Amino acid sequence: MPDPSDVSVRTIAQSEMRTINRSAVLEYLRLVKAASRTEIAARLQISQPSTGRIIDELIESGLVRSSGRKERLRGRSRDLLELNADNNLVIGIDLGGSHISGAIVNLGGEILQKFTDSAIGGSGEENFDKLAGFLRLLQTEAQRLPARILGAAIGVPGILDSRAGLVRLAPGLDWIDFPLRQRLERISDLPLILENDVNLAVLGEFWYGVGRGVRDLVMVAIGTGIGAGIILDGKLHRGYSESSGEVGYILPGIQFLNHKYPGFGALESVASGKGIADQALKKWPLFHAGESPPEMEAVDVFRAARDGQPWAVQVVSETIDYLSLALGNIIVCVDPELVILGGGIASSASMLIDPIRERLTGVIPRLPRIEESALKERAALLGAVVRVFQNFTDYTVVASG
Amino acid sequence: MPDPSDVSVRTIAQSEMRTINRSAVLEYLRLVKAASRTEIAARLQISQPSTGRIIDELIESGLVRSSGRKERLRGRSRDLLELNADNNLVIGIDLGGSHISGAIVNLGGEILQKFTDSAIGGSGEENFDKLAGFLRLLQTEAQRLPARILGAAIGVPGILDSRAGLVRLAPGLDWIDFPLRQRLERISDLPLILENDVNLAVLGEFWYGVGRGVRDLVMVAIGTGIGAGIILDGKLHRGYSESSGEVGYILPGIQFLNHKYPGFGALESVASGKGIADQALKKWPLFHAGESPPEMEAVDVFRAARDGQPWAVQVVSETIDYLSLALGNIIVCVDPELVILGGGIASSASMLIDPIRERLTGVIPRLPRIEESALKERAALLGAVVRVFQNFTDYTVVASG
DNA sequence: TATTATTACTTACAGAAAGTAAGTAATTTT
DNA sequence: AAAATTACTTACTTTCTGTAAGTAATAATA
Repeated sequence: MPDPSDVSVRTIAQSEMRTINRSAVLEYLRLVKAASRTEIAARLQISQPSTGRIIDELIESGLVRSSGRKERLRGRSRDLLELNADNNLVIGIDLGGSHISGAIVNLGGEILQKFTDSAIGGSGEENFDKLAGFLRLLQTEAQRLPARILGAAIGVPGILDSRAGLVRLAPGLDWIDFPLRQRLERISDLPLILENDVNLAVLGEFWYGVGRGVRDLVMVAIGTGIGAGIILDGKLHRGYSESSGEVGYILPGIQFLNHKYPGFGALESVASGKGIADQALKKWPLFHAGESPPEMEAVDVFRAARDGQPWAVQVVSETIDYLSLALGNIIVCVDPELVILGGGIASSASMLIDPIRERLTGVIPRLPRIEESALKERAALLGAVVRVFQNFTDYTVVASG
Repeated sequence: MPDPSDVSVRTIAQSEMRTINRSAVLEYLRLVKAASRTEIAARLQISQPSTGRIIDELIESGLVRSSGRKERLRGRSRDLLELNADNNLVIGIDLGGSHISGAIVNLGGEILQKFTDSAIGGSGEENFDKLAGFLRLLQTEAQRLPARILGAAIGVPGILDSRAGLVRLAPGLDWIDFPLRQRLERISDLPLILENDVNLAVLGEFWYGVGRGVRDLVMVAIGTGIGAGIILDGKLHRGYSESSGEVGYILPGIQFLNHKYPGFGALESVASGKGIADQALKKWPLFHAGESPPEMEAVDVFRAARDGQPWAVQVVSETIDYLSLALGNIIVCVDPELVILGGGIASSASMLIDPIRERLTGVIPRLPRIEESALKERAALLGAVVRVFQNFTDYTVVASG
């Protein structure tokens, strides 16, 4: 019998009604880009006076503006409203497997400034220092701009504990139980959000990329490792221990049960950027006896396969087998409307999608749309806007800058 | 750019506030079994007068009653309220792979009457006739009881289209695009709900079984086939095309990509009740040259393995490998707090759970609790109560019988 | 060009539900 | 029996949404 204090049942107070309806209006404006009060009232089934009051608040708070444009039919023309993109900035930082990038992005998803540094992978402290430098730089630059900063979101390739503000495990950054929030709060007074990097990426695609308007989608990011971000019913699904979508640990065969995978999963060992390179290094000598193999990264393997080199063709074919299996298993579990392929090898996604579709046809009951990331390496940076904005509108209801 | 009319954004009206809070009170009473007005108000953060008004409505509508019991501390004793189990009945029917069972269940999860018939699997029309007979019988019996009937829920082993009321695909029943709701409406005027059988089962465990108080759980039912029911954030996850949890189609190795699986998936071919028997029939002759194999069902294989017969030990070990792989892949995708093993082989679950835990330890990042179904073959029948009740309280806000 | 029709938005007030504060009711303690 | 304590209710306020009737802005028409 559960303890009563564990029960999480949501009630609702008068004031939350306004919050909910305000969120709905914001969501609607985001999706349709521009709409009049009358249209909003009709579509969202709230009365015109309520709509007007909500819009007044949103304009007052700086989140929405009248675009100046008018829509005219017969009578008085409609005053088109839109999100006030220019006035609301977010700082996004993406800690990748091998690089770090950060940007100042506005609410419209436009990147105003972007910085990148390729060297990541030293000690945990070095990586933190690099991150801290990025945050300081971006905040300084953003403060020069004539707009308010809503906050910053940082995408971390690993498993987080949001409540405690810890990075539980991020092997690529050499962080174990690293108190990231606490450390960053000493550097910046902005509202800070820590999020899994692929979760940020799927949020980016959800608002600004191929996921627009889709309510159930999965983004599979294949880079140094493999991870998935899952949005169900329009809401990011994090899982009980915030480790949903750790699909790098998918087991692509029962023979994989006999190994342990500390920090780098079974699927990752054969189908991630690193896995592909490893497989290629094993395969290459079979075709080039006696020679010493060249520098090998996943892109090189894909290029060689495109050129028709047999060793590479074989590796790519096997990679596609493993990815097909992984996508198939994800799909039969969660049944999304759309699967997005992204991450470092998104540039090769066009080589993958059709073969994957072909391998899965008839093998699983229903194949969803599978598409290439539209935002590529910008996905997580734009996802930062989504994450901060959702946080901002959820909590700071009317307050403004 | 999405069409505005596709946008599904929820707004909220004054009257819905009451609905939401009423649902919260019901949910709380369900979880704690009995509570006073004061306790409810304190726990759910609603004022005492509001709580009182809601309780008045719920008593008026017959869903809640004062239990008569009192809780006493120092001053006036608390009037303990509880769900009015005796006054609210639901008819549940579970269409299994080989049998049909139906029951009259009260809101407390007590089965008042139960009927079972083993023969299912003829033509689609024969199966429908059998179902129709069960529904008529149960309704007649239920109407004799001095309580109102909230509705009936039918668990179907297949993929549904709830909106259209169709059974899209249920191979075991010989139904393809079968207009089940329409056909049943001619027989009964009760509110009828069609639901996937494993979805019903997981709802049953969620309210009345080992899933009580858990908000993210997966139930894997292994019977003739293999299916999963998924509850995320306290809500049944159905997926975009209502085919989430079709884990019988999980691919347990890339070699499974080379076959088509119409109606019976790759995992099912090796690890379902039927799959286990098939594997055993292949393995048996290797140990008994010349002899003709006995009647073989999954339970026989498990029994033989428990007796230490080598052919059966091998088959069970392989089955456990495949199930470990399947559970591992489900877990890394959705990250549940709890995985429940159920279905026909739930009786052998105790033989499976520890070996599965062992095989997955260190292989995936975090192992959730894995437990045996508490309700066994009653899970879906009790899940019917949950499903009907949720429907009833969502729609029939104040109206009552 | 002035008038009318049409549509967009606003204002004034009504209704609904939650909340506050101060009651009454039922027990235990003194 | 009176006081203290706790549970529930009643009376009234606040905060939302909604309805109906305005005013505002534009196109169509005379």
